[in-house]
Amino acid sequence: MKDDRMSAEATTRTRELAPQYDAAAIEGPIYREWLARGVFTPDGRSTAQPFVIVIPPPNVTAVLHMGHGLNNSVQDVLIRFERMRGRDALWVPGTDHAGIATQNVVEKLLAREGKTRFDLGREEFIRRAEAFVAETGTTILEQLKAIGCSCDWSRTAYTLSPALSRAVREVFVRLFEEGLIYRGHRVIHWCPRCHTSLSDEEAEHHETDGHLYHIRYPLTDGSGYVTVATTRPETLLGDVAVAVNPGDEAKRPLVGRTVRLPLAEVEIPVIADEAVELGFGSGFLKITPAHDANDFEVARRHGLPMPVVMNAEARMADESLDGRAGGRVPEGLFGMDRFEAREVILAMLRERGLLAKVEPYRLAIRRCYRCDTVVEPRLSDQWFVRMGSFAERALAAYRSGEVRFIPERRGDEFEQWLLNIRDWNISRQLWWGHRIPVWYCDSCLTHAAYREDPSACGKCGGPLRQDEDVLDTWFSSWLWPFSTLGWPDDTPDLRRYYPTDVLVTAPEILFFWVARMIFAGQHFMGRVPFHTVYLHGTVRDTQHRKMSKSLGNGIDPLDVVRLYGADALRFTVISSLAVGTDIILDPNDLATSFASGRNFANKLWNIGRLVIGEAEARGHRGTDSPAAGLKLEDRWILSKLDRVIRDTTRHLERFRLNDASGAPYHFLWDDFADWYLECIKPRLRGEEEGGDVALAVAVHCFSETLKLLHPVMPFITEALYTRLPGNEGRTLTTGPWPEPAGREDPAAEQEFAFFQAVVSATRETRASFGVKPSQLVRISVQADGSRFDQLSRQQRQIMWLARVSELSSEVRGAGVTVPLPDGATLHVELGEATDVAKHCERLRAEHQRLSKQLQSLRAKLENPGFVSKAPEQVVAAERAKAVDWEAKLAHLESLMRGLGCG
RNA sequence: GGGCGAAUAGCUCAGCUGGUCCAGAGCGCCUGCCUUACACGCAGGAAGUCGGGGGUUCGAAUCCCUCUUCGCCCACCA
Repeated sequence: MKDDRMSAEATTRTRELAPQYDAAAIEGPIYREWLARGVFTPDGRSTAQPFVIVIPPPNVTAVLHMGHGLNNSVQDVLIRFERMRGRDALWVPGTDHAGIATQNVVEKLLAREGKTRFDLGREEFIRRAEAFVAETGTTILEQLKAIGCSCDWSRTAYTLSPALSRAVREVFVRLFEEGLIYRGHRVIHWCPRCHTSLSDEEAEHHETDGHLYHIRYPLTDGSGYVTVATTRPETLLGDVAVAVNPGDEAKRPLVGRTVRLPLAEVEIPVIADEAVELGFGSGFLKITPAHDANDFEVARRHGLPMPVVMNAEARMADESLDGRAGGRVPEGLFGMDRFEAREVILAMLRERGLLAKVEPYRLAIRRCYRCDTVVEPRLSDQWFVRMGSFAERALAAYRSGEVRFIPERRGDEFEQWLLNIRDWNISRQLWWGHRIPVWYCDSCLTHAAYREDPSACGKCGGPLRQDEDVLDTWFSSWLWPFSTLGWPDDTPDLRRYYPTDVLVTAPEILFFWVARMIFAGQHFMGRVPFHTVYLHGTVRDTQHRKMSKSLGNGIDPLDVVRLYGADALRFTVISSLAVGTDIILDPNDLATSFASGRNFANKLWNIGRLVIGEAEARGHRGTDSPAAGLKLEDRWILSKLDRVIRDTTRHLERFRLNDASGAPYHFLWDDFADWYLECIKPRLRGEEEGGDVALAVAVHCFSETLKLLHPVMPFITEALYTRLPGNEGRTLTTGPWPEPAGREDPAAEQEFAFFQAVVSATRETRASFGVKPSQLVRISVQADGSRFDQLSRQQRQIMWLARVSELSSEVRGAGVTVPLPDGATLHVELGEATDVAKHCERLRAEHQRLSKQLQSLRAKLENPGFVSKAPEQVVAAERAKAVDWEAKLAHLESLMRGLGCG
């Protein structure tokens, strides 16, 4: 219907461009075009400085969520910006085999068939997992394409690929040879559900309500008992001593005596050790070396045995590793789950009168980061990486500024972690992953790490067997910045693109991954892998809960893409991404959550319809700015354009992404669309000279702004840019990035501001007196001669923008007069029926506000402290302001007197 | 337990080195408008003692202290 009213020439084109932006129809073809042109793949011949980002590889089993959406949008903004600036931009994509996560998924699938991995056996299980990955492993990468990610897909990497596996193996062998990898016998975090040990980082702390149980251990000589306090009574069966602090005078006499361990009925000594905190609990600490890392250290100091009383499933068992302390677990408890056993044990103790007291207690337990099961500290043999030297070098790099964090405070967390680092448990009792390249010889009882699978023992020629375990997933991820570029070979990619530039990720994996990449980069490449770590916030729901599958409060980015387009999604998250803050979205109201992006995309589209339609109608081609024949509004918008180019560039360079998207947004909407395009309509219609110049300026500004927005909204900007006449077949992806062209024009901005004030004051007056838009009014402006002359050159614009039939310099009919800046006034003819009382009310309010402000300003200027201590410029500016306000106030007063307002 | 951050309009948040951004944006709300790019829009408007208290300063949302409330990271006191 609307189209019917359009002029003939505009109609031809705007019929093609629908009034509502249809992202779904636009995005797919554009992405395919980019791929076809190969714009994301560096050609290898560029002489430009490289700019490189490696993707935080999503798990192969992962499905895109808003966290990925945010993370990858940020990376894409940065890489597109630098690509447009002419850097040799490379974004390396890929996936992580995700040991535990993937194994869990495949095991779940097997469970549906009623099978366990043990039913299949190792080889068959791995075959199944590989088949699963082959089938679904590229899903998430395809999804990244839907949100516009400009990765170089020809370099897609995978942590378990042959190439990257070779890097992993090389690293293991080197560290092994350097003595930085060792076999350790100690208490580690064990996940009874995943059946594997975990690193410290993988066992997450969670505060929980629990109990502190006070249990009596009878003295062997029958002279009484000692009371220990524990949160985990089920581990009592593994106790080998009771310890007191050596400085505890009251309890010291007991040291050297023995107590009978309840239920297990073995005799254990009372010892003295510093590990016991004075004043905590009962002062007696039970020592359970196999199920508590502290107790392990105590036992080692005292040469005590270390019986294990829980098996891999955390069921009560007796697996004494040293064979000295068998038969501790009573028959009835054997095979029982640890938490069930806890209750049974408590009941037994109670029955025997050995449970002295139970009090509520808040404790931090650790849970498996993959399955949330409470981890069991458990004595075992694992492979560890010695972290000391790594941490030292990383700390030096951080302190020297070789690597920096955004936001800065994350650097403090990094430093703290480095200072308290402990060795890294890298072996996992899983099947899915890089198998540890260590072979044991049972003949000569030696073991060694091999780069190639060995056939016989290097020392004695005897048969070998390989270590059963696989490596921690992060043991491959930490090599990502160079393993993806071909290391350990000396490849052209590696020479050209290492080190990378920026790493963009969520703060959660700062230690898991970022810190360790720095370690590996320094150790194997001699340089930190990136100079900047940009840590963005977390996506949360309106209750500020992290979006997660289990809470069901997630948003599927593809839903958003389908509904509003990838650009709307990207703009929404980027524009609310202030440094260091989280993003809050409402999963139950996508329309509201993504309104700003959707609305802006639509606005862009419609600006495009206007500009493109006019350009076509006039046969205008090209995007250059005209040099001659500029009117005030042209000079003004070009001045603003220069500023927005400068600001956007600076914001992007400083990672202020919300500002980087906000600057062109406000320029385009508030300045360009609301003022400039409206201003030039009389010229475009031929009511005034200069239509072609105006259009050329409009096309130029629009085209430049599309470039500024391209990193954030790649699809719609590309779509509109290539539709500008003369741009067919071009692409924004490779730039050039706009540069300021010396067009800042303070005089034009000042003059235009006066013009805006006239228009606004007229509109305001009309609105407050209820004048219908269809009714034109006559206005007059009282200002000094040159000012009025300037203004009258904008006569057509004022008539159009403020619905005015005539602009003059003298008051001719009844109406109201309102103040303008710089002592000028505006008179709007409203006829005899003007509601004077209402107008007085407005003026009075204005008068009151202004006089209050002036009062405090005068006080300030009369303050000797201010005048003497404030910078001269500030004082002068305040003085000028006072003069201006006084004039305005006097003016208001005369207006009020004239109306008889009183 | 240690370290850190945040509290600004109904909601979600900007406000970079203390004074022309002592008050901003988006959404929501109120009043007019389908003005031949856009109702996912246009014009106009209401709305906040910048968490409480104290201090530094000529001057603080902006710096310091303290209290309150949230949040994050780290943690071998059972």
